[in-house]
Amino acid sequence: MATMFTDRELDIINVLWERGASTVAEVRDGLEDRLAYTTVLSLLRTMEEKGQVAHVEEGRAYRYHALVGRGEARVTALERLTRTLFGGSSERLLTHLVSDQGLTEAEMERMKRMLEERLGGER
Amino acid sequence: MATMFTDRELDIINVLWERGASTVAEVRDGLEDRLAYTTVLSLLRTMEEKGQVAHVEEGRAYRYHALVGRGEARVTALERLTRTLFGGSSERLLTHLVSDQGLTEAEMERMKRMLEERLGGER
DNA sequence: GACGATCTACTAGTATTCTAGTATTGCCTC
DNA sequence: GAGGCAATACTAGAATACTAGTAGATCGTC
Repeated sequence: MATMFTDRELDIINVLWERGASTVAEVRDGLEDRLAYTTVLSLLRTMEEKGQVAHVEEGRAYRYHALVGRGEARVTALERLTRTLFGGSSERLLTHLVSDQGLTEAEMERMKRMLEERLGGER
Repeated sequence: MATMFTDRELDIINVLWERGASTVAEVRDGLEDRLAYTTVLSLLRTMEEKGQVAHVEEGRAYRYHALVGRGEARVTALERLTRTLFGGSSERLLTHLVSDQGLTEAEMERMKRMLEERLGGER
């Protein structure tokens, strides 16, 4: 169970997370890039093979839904990124995020408060 | 200029970042997985085509060095992750990191201080 | 019941990734 | 200078990603 997505797969699963269970046509509508109907269908089928999505029949159409949760995917991707580019250090990743990613002051303020809460709560 | 790496390319560029400019044999030694010499050479050659690395002749061997910096790659990867899985919100990524990624209290403490410094410094 | 629209199934082709083998070149040593 | 070692150049093949076309089924409408 890898929970790893290719670029296109990410596009698609994002639509499913965003809009909930969707037919092929609905997924297609939700995508930014203009792909052929059959292309989207093919993608969903291979994703189903991988166990990332599943479908339920609905009339003559299929309604696809995500089997992998957004949170799960986030954790996997973050772990991977941390391991491959930040030497396994979440802290280093965080430092980068704060210093190089142009957070606003308000965002940093909120984050600081979040950390304070978390630190306070575990005492 | 994509600065995007495949899994194996990441393995290799990490060796170059870690050990500095290296010959094929040295890169091979630095890799965890046991790949054939020619495999590593092939990878370096395609990476050179992509402009990710370059080489300098050294006797009869080539010494390869990274053309893409670690910091640059980190920024690219972080931006990408933020965009694709966190709806473009660095803050949300950060929240995830703090709440789900098992940071120690000491790490959170350091982060909080970092934020405080940054907030203080910009006033 | 014929027509058109819509849906899935199957097939297919290009590009990329990943791996490694064979061929060739060049250097060192005896 | 012959032999061997070490390096690169070239070739190759399987797997996957990405895209989309054609075929066939089904449903609603006139």
